[in-house]
Amino acid sequence: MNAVATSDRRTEILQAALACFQEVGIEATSIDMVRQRSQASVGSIYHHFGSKEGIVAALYFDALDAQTHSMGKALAKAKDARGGVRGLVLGYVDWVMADPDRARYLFEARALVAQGPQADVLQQRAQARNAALLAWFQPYRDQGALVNLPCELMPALVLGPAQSYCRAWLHSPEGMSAPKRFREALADAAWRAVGQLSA
Amino acid sequence: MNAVATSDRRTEILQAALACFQEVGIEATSIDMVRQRSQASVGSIYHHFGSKEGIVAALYFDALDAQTHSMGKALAKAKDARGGVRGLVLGYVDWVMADPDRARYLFEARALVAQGPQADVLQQRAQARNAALLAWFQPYRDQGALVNLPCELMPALVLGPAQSYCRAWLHSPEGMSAPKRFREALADAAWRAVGQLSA
Amino acid sequence: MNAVATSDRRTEILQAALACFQEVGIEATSIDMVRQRSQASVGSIYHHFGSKEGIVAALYFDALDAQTHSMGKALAKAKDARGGVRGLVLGYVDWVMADPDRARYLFEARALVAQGPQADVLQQRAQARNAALLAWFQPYRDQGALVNLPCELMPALVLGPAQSYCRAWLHSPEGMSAPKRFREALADAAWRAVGQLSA
Amino acid sequence: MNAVATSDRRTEILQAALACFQEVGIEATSIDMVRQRSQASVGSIYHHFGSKEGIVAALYFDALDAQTHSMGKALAKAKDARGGVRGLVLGYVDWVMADPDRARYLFEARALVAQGPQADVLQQRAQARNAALLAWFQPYRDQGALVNLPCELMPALVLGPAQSYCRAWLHSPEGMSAPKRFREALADAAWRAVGQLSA
DNA sequence: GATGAATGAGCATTCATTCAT
DNA sequence: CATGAATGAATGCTCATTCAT
Repeated sequence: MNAVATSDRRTEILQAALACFQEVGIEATSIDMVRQRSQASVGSIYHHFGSKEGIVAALYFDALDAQTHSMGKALAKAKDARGGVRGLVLGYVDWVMADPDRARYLFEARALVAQGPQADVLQQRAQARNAALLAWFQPYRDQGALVNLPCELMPALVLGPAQSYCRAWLHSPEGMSAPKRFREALADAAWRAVGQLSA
Repeated sequence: MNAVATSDRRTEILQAALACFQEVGIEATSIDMVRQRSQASVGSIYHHFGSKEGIVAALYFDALDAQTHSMGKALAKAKDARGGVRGLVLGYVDWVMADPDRARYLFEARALVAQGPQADVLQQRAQARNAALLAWFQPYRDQGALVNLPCELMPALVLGPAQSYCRAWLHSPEGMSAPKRFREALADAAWRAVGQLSA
Repeated sequence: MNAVATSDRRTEILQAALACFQEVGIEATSIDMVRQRSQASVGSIYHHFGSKEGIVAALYFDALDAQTHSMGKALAKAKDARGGVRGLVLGYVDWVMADPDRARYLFEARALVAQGPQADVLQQRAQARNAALLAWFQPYRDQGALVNLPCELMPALVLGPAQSYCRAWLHSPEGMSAPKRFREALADAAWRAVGQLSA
Repeated sequence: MNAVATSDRRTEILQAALACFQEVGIEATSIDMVRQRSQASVGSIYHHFGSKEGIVAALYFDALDAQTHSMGKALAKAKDARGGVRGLVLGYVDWVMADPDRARYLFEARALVAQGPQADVLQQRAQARNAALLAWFQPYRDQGALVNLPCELMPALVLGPAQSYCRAWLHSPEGMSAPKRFREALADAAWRAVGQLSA
């Protein structure tokens, strides 16, 4: 089928682009490098993505969706506030370990996508994700299961340490332990930071 | 004096470069843009910095020193583990608020400097800073004033949330409260995450 | 009918192409722009015209025929040399006013068609048209109703001023009066330039 | 001197560009062709002209100045209306014969310059030139030495035939006589078209 | 006749860097 | 120390055209 062939070509290009981005960085990757690696023609690349920025954005949203999915699944399993907080952290760390290339890419491409023509889409998704999180926790806030903190601070307190550690590890793994090793410690610390321990 | 004039020219170029970097990004800034803004000649820029990378690195280490200084001062005032943890967070947030342009630049330039010829210098400074921190806290760890956590995790637990929030605010301040407002909350949360509360 | 549908498609493409040519110029118009505007596929365009040059030429000869027809009709009505000279000018001006887009296109496309593979066809038609004109005037030349001028000069003397004014107006109508206003003046001047007034 | 060397390089580039434009046309000339022919580097070309459009415009205004100068000189010598009209035509034809390459270029580049960023400059010069012509003739109009015609029409009536013939000759000289041969005939016809013969 | 994915040569332009003055 | 003309490799992108379905 055409659909399959088309999809293959598109996917090949995206995979080649991701590989180049990891090897030399996004800005240092030229269309020609992607072309050589993907065995596609320049014209074909532009036919599918319109611009280099288009490739960057396509990869970015793919990765973002995967991350959101992983954390969402972990959150869905949780039965209480502590489970939710821990689930988010564990879901995040597990996704980083499962797909470190895309995780690294997410850090590297954010600035570019946020400046490009897809900035609006990005902002909408970020808000939607944030709103979903806050909605999930709202009942527990009302019960007093969480420290009384400004909503704005929650993402930073829960995920900040995990992101901070994972970012460092993704950029220079040598000499650092893999985040997997600290998944429980990070989850516990997140709960100490935002949970009402007496509860 | 000549010395003064020279220093002025160097400073003018650095200021012009920082302004360009903020406006269009580091990679998108060309030497020619810096030249126009600084009123210096291309040759003069190369005389002082040798390359574009040289400008990036000079600005980076300036900013890193300022940040280290701010946090170091706050740490020096602390009398116990709690004071140290809180001091680091407060020193960090206060520096971000005092010089948001350089704080933002520090986030943006790290990857470039870490790949460039100054990578070694950067790594040495990072290790030195880390070692100093751990040394400061060692006595308190021995006393049991801190949760028993891997050393590797400490920076992420203490500063991760503050960095996470500040980074987000620096990149899109509209719609977010300035970190200044949450300096105490971030400091408290950091202590909850790593401090032995019963102590 | 299929024939009708086909003919429509051809015409749609030509209309779309003319519109693009007027808006951005012939060279700056890409096949893709014509495709978008005509709602045809690339393949369909190539099926009908073979190449971009084919579209340019098809439009050109269409317009040239219309122009020739308009001037020929005016000439046919004329009863004497003065009527013929005036008829040519009036016929030309009237056609420009009736179809300014095609008139403008004729000026713009001439160079391209004259260089392309249809160059021969163009030259043959130009010669035929010229010969027809000269043949029409020959009896009056023999009678001495026209100033004794080289044949080569006739087209330039009769139509040069009208073309000159119309060309200027077609390219920047703002600030100029429409040629319609001067049709009589241009016709009279043409007769003064080539007619034997004493006759 | 630097001034001389600079001027030489600029001039070399312009000459190379004109030669390319004549050979393959303006749009078909690539910067690389100009580079090869001028022995300059791409960077040098852009240093001097900023863009391909910049080269086109620089050549255009050079040629326009030369043409204006030639016609202005002929006009200055004239003692009466007839001398003025004839002088313009003769000055025009003589300039075309003296520098046919630039004359041809003027026809070919007009549309491009009129669309580009120099459109304003072009319009101002055209208006200035036109105003100067009309001012020169005003006294003679007042004396009744000219047919009472709208000012707008004068340029087309006086120069239209000469331009029309020259344009045709410049684009396909084979099979046509050089305009030089008809300079008197064109000048006489122009006077018949606009002069008050009884005067 | 119609479709649109694929092709790849070619283009204008940018930009870090050098070096003679 | 300062200047700015010169360099040329590299880049993102366009576009007429082909062809399998």
